[in-house]
Amino acid sequence: MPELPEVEVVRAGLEPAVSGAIITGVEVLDQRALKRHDPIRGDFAALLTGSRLSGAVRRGKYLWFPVAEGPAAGDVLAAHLGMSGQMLLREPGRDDKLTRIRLSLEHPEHGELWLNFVDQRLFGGMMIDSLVPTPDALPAGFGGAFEPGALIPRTAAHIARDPLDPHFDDRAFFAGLARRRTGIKRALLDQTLISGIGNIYADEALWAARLHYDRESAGIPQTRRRDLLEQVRGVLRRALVEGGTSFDAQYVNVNGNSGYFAHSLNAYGQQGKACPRCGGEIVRESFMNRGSHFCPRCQRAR
DNA sequence: AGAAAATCCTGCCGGC
DNA sequence: TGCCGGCAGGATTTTC
Repeated sequence: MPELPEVEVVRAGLEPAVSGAIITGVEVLDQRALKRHDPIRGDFAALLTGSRLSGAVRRGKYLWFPVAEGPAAGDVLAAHLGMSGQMLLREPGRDDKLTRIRLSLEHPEHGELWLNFVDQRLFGGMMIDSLVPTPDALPAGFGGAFEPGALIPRTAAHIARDPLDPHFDDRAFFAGLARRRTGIKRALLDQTLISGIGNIYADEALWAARLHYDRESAGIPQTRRRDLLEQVRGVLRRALVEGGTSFDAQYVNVNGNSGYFAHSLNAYGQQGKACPRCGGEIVRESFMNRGSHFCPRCQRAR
């Protein structure tokens, strides 16, 4: 599933292609991929056609592309990959199965490209959104060469910074954990507390921190909270270096290639295998409508 | 108000 | 060979 490392790989791959490019054509092949777009602001294709994009910005799993010129100038093209979304850069004429939205790009240096938004399960989507000030008045997210400034898409404004953001508030995160009387994994998956973590990296970070997924968040000592955040950052950084996790050929980068972090997983999807740390058997339990993978021997409930 | 459950969505895969 | 039930889990909405 696309989580922070996968979305960052996509953002970095798109950055050189979209920065300075003009959208010359928009084809919405499945309207459901626009489910977050407010039609009152105007037709998606009409707003976007003729627009020049200035960069690619990410916070957590949210992506957006500021519009510098054209009908949507001052607003952004926002995208979320959901469960199975992909953004593929292709030679014009090269279609992909399950393409829901296609953007034709004209870049002053790189020429013409297709950007195919592919999404099997339709949990992801694109929209035109407006910018609002960030609650903390600090830069909105990570944009590579593009400096986003203190403006964030309205629909992403409620999301916390991600743990690789230099402005991430460690203390607010620890305070949030101390306040929550719920399982620690629920807290890690709460994008308003910490963004960018999904099921894979939650399980991996909890394994690394030797914490059971359903241990009460508020009862975890401060030293272990610190360690958990450290493990979260370590897992996300390592996955990013490996190009993300490709599981069941679900996630690919903008060229359609897989990431390699699946080979480095210690807990997620490893049920039945030996825990790499203690040799116990990794088990999978159903929790929050999803699988939780952990080692019952070195991740005790209490 | 905070926590938990319900909801959306469909291609793929294993089993028969 | 072909059908079909089950599976995957992001974020939002609804319920408790």
